[in-house]
Amino acid sequence: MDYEFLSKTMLFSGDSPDEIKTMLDCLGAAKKHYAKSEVIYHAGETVSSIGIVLSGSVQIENDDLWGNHSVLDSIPPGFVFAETYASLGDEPLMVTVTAIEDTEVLFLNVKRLLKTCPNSCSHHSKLIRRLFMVSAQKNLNLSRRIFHTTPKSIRGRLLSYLSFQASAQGSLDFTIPFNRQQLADYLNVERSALSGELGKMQREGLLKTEKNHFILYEIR
Amino acid sequence: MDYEFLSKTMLFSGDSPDEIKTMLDCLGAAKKHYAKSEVIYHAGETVSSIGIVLSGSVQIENDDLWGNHSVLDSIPPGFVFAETYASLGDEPLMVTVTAIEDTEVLFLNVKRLLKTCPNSCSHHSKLIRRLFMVSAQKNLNLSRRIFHTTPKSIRGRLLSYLSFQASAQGSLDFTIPFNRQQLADYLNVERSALSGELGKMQREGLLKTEKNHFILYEIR
DNA sequence: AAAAGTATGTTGTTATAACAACAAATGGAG
DNA sequence: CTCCATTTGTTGTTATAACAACATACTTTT
Repeated sequence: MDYEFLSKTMLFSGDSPDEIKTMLDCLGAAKKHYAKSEVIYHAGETVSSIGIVLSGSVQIENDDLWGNHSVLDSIPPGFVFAETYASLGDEPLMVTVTAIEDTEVLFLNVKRLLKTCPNSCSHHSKLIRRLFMVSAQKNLNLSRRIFHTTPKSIRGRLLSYLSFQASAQGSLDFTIPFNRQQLADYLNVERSALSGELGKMQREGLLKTEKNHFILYEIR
Repeated sequence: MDYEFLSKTMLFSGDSPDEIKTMLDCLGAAKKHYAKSEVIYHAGETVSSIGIVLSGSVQIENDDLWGNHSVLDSIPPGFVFAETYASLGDEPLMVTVTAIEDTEVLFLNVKRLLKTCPNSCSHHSKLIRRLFMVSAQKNLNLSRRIFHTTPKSIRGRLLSYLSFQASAQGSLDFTIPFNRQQLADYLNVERSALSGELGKMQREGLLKTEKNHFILYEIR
């Protein structure tokens, strides 16, 4: 088992192989392999295990009634998915989880962590605390996305997102973790319209951008 | 102190006055009163305490660069706010928290709950577990909102939201917790445009609505 | 019961983004 | 280096939602 790797993840950060082994046993850990494009969790089902991506990566997707396909999130190695649904237990998934390449996932049955377990091993509360921090962080990310998609115009969304990035990275000169298509998806607008607006803003001298690198000139 | 009331909240559900007293002491609980329209937390500041609304109620708001005012959430008595920011600790608030009427808030310093406290009282892990459930539930609510605002058309958003409500309430005949303005805000569209679309959908025989009561006739 | 306030629906106009289709640039792979 | 695939930018057209302004309920107050 990859104790080395796990000790560097959010959930087992800094723990010894022995500790991790104990916790994994306690959580009924099971490793599973998925081929590219294979579905890990289907929308509509209920789940009781969280997943940790060991290798490869995984996408959280939604296909709506009209066949539109949209990507809500992408989970790299070391990160956790489905923790909300697994913890609440009875909520059907609104999304589908798919391996976007050959992927190994470690499943942890989180149920017994959340029941008031009388003989709760000393690691229980540590794990819950970390799981909570993961949840809080995801919360913040969701709030931010709502925030940046609240303005009605593309320009408004761009300014909201870009000025946040500038502030978060402490400089008006920064790079973003998205290409144009991904940024458009994140801001919930059309890619070509986004390109157009960025071009216009450059002509107006508000900013300069090339690929995922931005320089802001004016913020009000 | 309102042990009676607190024992009915998510965070202290079913706990005895004695237990609650212990926990409140441990969390440095402090009650504070706010007048109508008074600001509780300002956007930009960092906070270390979560709030529980004891009476009255509180709104999570955002005022953007252009003076648009929008309400992101409304917290009734017994419910918790700012748990994400207080737990992460160093994140500046993106929102402002305001009392919308005369309101009493109980603040709990959540920091010591999250540090690996050596002599952690037996209640610690219970509290964290509940706080985690609160967080998971908020997560789900945020995800749902993103979900319902992802379709580009007003009709798409309405169908997404309404069919979810129908499914959640187990009937095509249901009521929603919003008036028109609030629904428009939630779906991030104009109120009058929303009204218009609802009218059109009724004429097309897709649904019937009066105030916050809906009957769906067709779902595909 | 009148008055004032709030919520909802209606219409026409205007702004804006989606869409489609293509051109140009970029980046790997052989 | 050339070829193919991907990404990005451009343009014109069309659909759609925002906006403004008003009419019609429906509530609440006095």
